[in-house]
Amino acid sequence: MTTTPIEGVAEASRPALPAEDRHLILVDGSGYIFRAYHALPPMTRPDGTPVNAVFGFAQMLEKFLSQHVASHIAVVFDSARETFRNAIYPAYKAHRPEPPEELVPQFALIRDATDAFGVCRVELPGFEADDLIASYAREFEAEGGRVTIVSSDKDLMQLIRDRVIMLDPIKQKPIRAPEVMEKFGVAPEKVVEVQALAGDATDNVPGVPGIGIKTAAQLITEYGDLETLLARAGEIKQPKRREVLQTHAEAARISRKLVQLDVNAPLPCPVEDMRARAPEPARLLAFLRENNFRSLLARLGEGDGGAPHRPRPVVDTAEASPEAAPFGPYTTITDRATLDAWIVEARAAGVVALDTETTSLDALAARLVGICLATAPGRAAYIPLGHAPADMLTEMPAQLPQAEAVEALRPLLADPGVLKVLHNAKYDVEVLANPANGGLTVAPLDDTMMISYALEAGLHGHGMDELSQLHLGHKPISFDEVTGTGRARISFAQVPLDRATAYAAEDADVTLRLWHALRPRLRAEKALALYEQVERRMIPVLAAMETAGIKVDGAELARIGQDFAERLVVLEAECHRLVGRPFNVGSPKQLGEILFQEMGLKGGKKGKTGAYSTDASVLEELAAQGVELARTVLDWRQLAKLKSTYVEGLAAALAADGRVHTDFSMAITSTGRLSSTEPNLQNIPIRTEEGVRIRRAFVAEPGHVLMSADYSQIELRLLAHLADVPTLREAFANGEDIHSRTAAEIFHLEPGKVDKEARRRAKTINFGIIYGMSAFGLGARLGIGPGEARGIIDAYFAQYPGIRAEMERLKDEARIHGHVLSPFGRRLWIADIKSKDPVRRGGAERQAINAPFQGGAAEVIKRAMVRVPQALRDAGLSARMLLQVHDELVLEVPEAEVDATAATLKSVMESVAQLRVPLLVEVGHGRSWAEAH
DNA sequence: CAATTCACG
DNA sequence: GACGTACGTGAATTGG
Repeated sequence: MTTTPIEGVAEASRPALPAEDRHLILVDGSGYIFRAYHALPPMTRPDGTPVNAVFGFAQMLEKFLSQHVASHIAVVFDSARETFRNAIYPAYKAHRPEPPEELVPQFALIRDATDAFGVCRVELPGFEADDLIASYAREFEAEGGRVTIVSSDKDLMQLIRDRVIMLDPIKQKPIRAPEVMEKFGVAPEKVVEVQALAGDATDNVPGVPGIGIKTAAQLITEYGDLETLLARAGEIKQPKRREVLQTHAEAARISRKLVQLDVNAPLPCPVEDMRARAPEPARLLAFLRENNFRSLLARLGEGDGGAPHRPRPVVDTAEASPEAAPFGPYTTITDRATLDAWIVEARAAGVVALDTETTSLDALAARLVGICLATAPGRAAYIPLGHAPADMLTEMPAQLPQAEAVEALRPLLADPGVLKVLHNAKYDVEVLANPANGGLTVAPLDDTMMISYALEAGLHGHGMDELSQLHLGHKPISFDEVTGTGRARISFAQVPLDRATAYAAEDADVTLRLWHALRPRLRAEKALALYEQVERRMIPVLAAMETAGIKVDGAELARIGQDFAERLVVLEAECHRLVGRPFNVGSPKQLGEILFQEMGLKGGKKGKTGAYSTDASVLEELAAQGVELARTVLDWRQLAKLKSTYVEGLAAALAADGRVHTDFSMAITSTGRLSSTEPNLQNIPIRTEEGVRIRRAFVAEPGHVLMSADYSQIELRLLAHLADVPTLREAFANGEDIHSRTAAEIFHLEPGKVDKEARRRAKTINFGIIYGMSAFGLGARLGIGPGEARGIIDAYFAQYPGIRAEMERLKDEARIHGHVLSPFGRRLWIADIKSKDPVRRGGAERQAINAPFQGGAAEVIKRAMVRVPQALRDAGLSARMLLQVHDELVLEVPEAEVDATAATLKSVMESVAQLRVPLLVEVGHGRSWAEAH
């Protein structure tokens, strides 16, 4: 980009753009209209006017404008049925039906919509939209600009050239010469020759009978064009083909005239009237209100104020050929004037990729070292802010004072009209929000990591390097390359500015390119609502939770550790005494050899490595047989695990504020769940008395309590909902014990006669179902043979045929599509479902069965999480959400607000989804997390 | 660095 | 008839 439009300068007086920055987008309006009309159910305004096509058109136009930037844009419409083509060939498009009655009154409103969005509208009686598009495209191209035609009409493919491309509005896929070659078998310049021969039934273009695209392409490739072919038709060897060409030569010539677009149509409005401009807000809002388009009103600024955004279409130097822009060289910004120029440029672009460089991967500990901006593919700059000399011999690198740069950037990062694009935005949001780093707010934002995750969870990872290689075919410079590894690793602050710029600016550049590649797919692949309403809104919610952290009583932890250490010494000595010599109790290898070789116990090998398995199920079995060593090792292992992972791990993770701050990973799991690391606060013990002691060390601040709200049986409720099982629905509706109900039904017991064992078996099978278990697996869990387990499973499916059908349906869905859908429409990709290896395939089938339940539950709690903070604020409550553990939320609540907070939580959490069964949330509270349950 | 084990939902 | 054998995570430890 060589010229930067200047903020505040009136449109008409803007300086002319250099030719290479001129980019015209021509939208085929008729295509949009018919698609909108047929895609949407009937809608009417309060006055009865049908508006479904108007709404669809406005929605598509808004979406398109928010995703694409160009210097010029126009929507082109057809304005008459009769054109010059009917004079040549009266049957042309003659059998096209009249537009539906409900659509006719909508044409005028659609024109209004175009005007309201501030987009130039082009139409001319007697000319089809295609001819106007052709004429404008040629004109603009001749002046040196680039053109993108938004249409899926194959008749327009003849226009494609180096600087003229098409964009499929549904798939958001660029169509260039290779795609034309694929469709017509010839280059764009020869498309009309092929169409002349092959004809087109939908438009009544006759062509030559018996010749289709394949044959036509072959003939044109050989003879060059239609006239040459007709002149030399006598040379054709196949008698039938020769004859048909000679007989229908005139039909072919007429066909060519029909398909050839007119590039000399009059241009009803000057190209400069097509300059992209922001809509007049008053006019746009008036239009949307008049037609009662509430969802668009909400999105465009009258709604929740969440992240409504519409970048101003201006200039994108590389849109027509994004892969052409090189990755660097990039700019290093070390003076105020350059920084200001980039900020103006980012404002003008309306979309800017952003990346921070810091001293640490731990967002809350990280200090800012630099910030990068990318305003267009290939155009990015690095602002060093916290670099230090690498050693005493190096000079301090020249850089802007951090405070000054931060203040210059603050308005841009908060500008509601500039979309900030980040990769893993939660990290940067936390770093920038840290008062030590300037306390910056970033909004509105998009996150390419979460866009990728919303589209392709389970298919691959979502790190920037991996996505760059996958979607851009480019391997970015790695962090390790820049900082070194191991002991030689240096802080990013010590990296010389040229190397830092090459690395950091590239990341911002890659982020922006990924956004261009992925963002349009959200809508096309029906993941937009998931992303905008759930995943994106989770970013600030989780950032706040991580920043809050949870208080842990370090002194109590130390006491537990002391106790465990003493008991471990005793247990270890006991193990050694039982064996008769010292050994490493923590070594499964040594233990296996002692148990199965020295002591000669039966237990066999397991696993590929040939090692003996000594896991808890094996040791429990031995302990039940009276092997004292097995019991002692089990006790030792439990304490050793708790001591090292939790007592010591948590103590090491305690921050200066006396709290532990986890890092929630948003894009790791294949099902849509979160995960938690450094430390993992989603697997804090609870199942044993020793574990509960650990959980007691998680406490509230004085004057507060910890509150836990968890979804009861959420996955089984989803099962009852998805498989639509009448009796299970009834049981949930009545608040019955679901496992007892299942036991009564599959074992044919009177409701009052369900004993503990029957209930236990029913509970095991209920969970097993959700995991796609086998008879073998159930038998192992229940301690019965596979035969007996088979019988129970058969009884289960006999009682609930809908569940068996649902399991089969899920496997089929995975096999056919490679993914299954969660109850809320998330695509969950299942790798290996087509594997030849029956073991892998079996595993994939179980994933396909489990994923919708686990994923559905994850979706339910995420929906609650994005609503809870606002609901608390609305209720005047000051509780903070601290943790999420898959079906549980943990909050820190002022003692005086306990009852009101519990009520608000329960109400929000139970109402986020309307299933065929009610959702039930159980809320508890206490001084510690243990007591909150 | 892979394998094993075990903490949670 | 054999194949293995319940879904999803993260951390610590051993031992090559």
